[in-house]
Amino acid sequence: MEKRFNFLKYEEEIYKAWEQGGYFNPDNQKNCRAVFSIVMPPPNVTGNLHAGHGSMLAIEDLMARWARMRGKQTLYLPGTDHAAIATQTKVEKDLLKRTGKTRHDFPREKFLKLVLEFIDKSKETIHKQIRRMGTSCDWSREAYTMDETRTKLVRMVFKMMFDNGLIYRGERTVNWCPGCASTLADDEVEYKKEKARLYYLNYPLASGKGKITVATTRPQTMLGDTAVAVNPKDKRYQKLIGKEVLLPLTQRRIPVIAEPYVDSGFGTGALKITPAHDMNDYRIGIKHGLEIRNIFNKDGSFNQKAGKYQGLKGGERLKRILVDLGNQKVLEKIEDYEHSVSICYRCGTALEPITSRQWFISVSKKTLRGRKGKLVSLKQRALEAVRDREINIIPARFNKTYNSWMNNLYDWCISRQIWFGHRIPAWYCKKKNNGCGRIMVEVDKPKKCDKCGNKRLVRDSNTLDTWFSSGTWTFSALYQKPEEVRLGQDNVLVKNNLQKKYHPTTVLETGYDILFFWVARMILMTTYAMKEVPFRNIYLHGLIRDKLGRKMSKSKGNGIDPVDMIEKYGADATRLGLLLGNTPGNDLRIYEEKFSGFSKFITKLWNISKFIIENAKNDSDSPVKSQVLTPIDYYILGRYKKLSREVTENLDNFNFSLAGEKLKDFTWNDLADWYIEVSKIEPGKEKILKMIFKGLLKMWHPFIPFVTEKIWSEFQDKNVKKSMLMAEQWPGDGLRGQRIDPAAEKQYEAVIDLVKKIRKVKNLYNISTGAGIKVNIKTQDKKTDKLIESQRHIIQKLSGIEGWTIDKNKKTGLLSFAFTKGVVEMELPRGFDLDGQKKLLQKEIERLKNLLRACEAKLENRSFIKRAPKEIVEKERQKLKTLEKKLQELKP
RNA sequence: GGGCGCUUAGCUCAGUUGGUUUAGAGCGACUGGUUUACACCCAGUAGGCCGGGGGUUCGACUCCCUCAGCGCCCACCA
Repeated sequence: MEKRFNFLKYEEEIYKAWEQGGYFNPDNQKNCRAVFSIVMPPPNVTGNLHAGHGSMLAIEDLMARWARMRGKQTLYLPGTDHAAIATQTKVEKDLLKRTGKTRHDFPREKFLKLVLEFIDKSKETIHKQIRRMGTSCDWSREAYTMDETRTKLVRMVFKMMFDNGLIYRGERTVNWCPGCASTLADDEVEYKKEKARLYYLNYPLASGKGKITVATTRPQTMLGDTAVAVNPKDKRYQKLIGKEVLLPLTQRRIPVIAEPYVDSGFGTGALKITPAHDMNDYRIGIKHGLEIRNIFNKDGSFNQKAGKYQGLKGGERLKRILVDLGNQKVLEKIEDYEHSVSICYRCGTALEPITSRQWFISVSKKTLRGRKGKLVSLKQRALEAVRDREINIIPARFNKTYNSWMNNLYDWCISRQIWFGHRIPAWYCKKKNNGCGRIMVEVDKPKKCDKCGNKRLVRDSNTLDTWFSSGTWTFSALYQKPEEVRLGQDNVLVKNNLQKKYHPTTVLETGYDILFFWVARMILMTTYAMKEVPFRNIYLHGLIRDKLGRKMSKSKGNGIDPVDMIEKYGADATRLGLLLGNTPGNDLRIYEEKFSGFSKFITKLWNISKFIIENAKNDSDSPVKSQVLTPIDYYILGRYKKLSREVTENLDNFNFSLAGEKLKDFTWNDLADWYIEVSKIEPGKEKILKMIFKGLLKMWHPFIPFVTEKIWSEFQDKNVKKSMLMAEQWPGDGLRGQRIDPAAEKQYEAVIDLVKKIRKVKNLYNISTGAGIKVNIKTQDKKTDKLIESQRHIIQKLSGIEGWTIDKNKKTGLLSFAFTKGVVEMELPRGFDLDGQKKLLQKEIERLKNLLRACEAKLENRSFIKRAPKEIVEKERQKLKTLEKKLQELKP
């Protein structure tokens, strides 16, 4: 075997062997009793895998490999997302950089072709990166959110919802991003604190006497005002409610209305209402039946409703209006003010709420059968799913987050004005060509209007929010070809064989940051279209941060590229760096030292295997026989049994990190540092070593598939046909029904402790191994004497002493110290520092005394004796005895 | 304003339902070591009133309350 695991040489080769061997395809798994399925959250086709993807893939692949080894037929389905806005923005940016042109310099179809070219290239990169992580997904079933099958499905679901009245078209005030030139959903809006000015404007009463002063940060919107609102409880304004004011600059009459939403304590307590250009004003406007007066064009400039200001935009417009307002003595005062501005979560541009005609999904219209048979809305059904634990969220605290978001959900605006994406499958019968204006929603383009027969049909130019299609992902990804996408009875999509077996999926693994964007949407869409939940479990991972806890970002340059780490330290070390210390729902800090640290462990594992293979070459895999077992064999077998139980339990409970920690601890400490060291002294351990190590390889495999697979192949008999580790069964405790006395394991701990204590003292006084030191040991019972005597060679060798006596009455030296089952007295080496020893002894005595005192206090406490369980009290009594004995013996 | 999380060794974190913990690991620091896998190693040392206070309990790092600091999400007062 090579000196170290040469991951650069083998990783690709091993991955190919898995893939070509068909191990990723569940159809090749025979005789399975259970099923496990996970659909990969599709990375955007836009670019490179980042550390977040890396951790996602590591966790998912761990689950998939583990499930397979436990005999579950496992589907891990990969895919990519067309990511409408993100992709289009990226292509537009590149285009501008390369040619100086914008998308509007091209016909729509030509531009889309450029997007597709970009995607083809980008997809390849992502495929490669996913493979390099060792991801064991079934490539034969890869899906893409915008391929033919998914396109048909998206249209089908759209039509279902439209026919049900869940999708409707409406004139609404929505968030408009001038940067993306598109609408955004409410939760795609972010807020940023910004310094601004608060302008106080006087609106004269129409009656001619008096005025109302309103405060605003955007005086330019005043031309769209259709009311002034005051709080009905505000005494200052009560008598003005129902009267009218004259809107300055235009002299339009607008009413003064009563609205409890208005905060009397803010500004002047009077709020100008601009329903067309403010989300809250819009709600108030609808409530009071106010005119929605849109004064902006799509590019942000004023339209004809702004009268003489038409066409103006930006700072110049603001200046003109302020000057005019000033001249008419409308502008009362200006204050500095800090408030939050709504910005686009993708491009950061300040949003302009505008009113326009958009498509929406109603989340509160009742069209679905709930769990109790009643008609419920999408929102109610989605709440039910989590409340009734059809879906289990890990960690559980996100239940609360999910509920509060779902409870506050408004109708979802799904139309976008960008070009790239699923185009809305709605056709209009063109009025200008003698049509009737009917809207038809169909999967395929209708030949003619189904009402008037007109053949001039025009398709809606809008595209769908990217979350609409990804909201169908768990089931849409399972369709294999367009023909399978069919509407069945009762408004449910017909399941294909794959879905019958694997849907709902076992677990959805994703970041908590897209709980709303994506996870919640999937629940809405799936409970509607499939009438079942999309998944049984949601495992939410945290965000990946840098060493200082900052988010990783390109602009900060603090990102760690997982592929870089793979190239430097190997995919296995990279996976460990992303898996260990990573707990559900909590952010993970990563930095290069972490990965280099784990690469050391990979080397350690490699070396252990080298040792075992060299020593156990000719040993068969026959079962371990109890009659030849020595005390340390019992010890290691007991520990191994416990380990296999704990690892399985922890993996079952999604505690991946803890399972890995335990494995690492056992591998390095119990196995390498103790058992292997002892095996060099006490021969005949080949069978056990091999048995345990093979089990360990299996348990390690889901964490670090490459190196374990390689080592596994080294164990294979060259003459026998090779089997792959990834297809092995998950190991049991390796004992084949044989009993291991737990007391034996416990007892052996005394031996380990004795060795450790002797080493410690020797180290402390700089006593070298060759010094020929002898000790006398005084123990508390004959059993221990016997055990220690039987381990003579091992103890001597490991602790580096020449020999010992076991004699209760012997008084040899001043250098005495305790171990768990007794006291050791060490011969004095020449030139020994007596004072130092006394101090050490004193320290030990103090420590034991403190423990003793605490122990005594506990036992003197009557309620403790009365109320604590018997075993605990008994344990405490034993502890006291041991401590007393030890103290006695230590006293000079 | 509403909600959630974090605070344990110099740093990064474990500690799963309160008692096998006499609080652990890795990194870093320090001491010593080439003993037929491994110097990407081995043996060992130092370092912590488990953020402060109160409570429940026989018993609290663990449960409850409260305060403080940090972070996140949602709402957004114009």
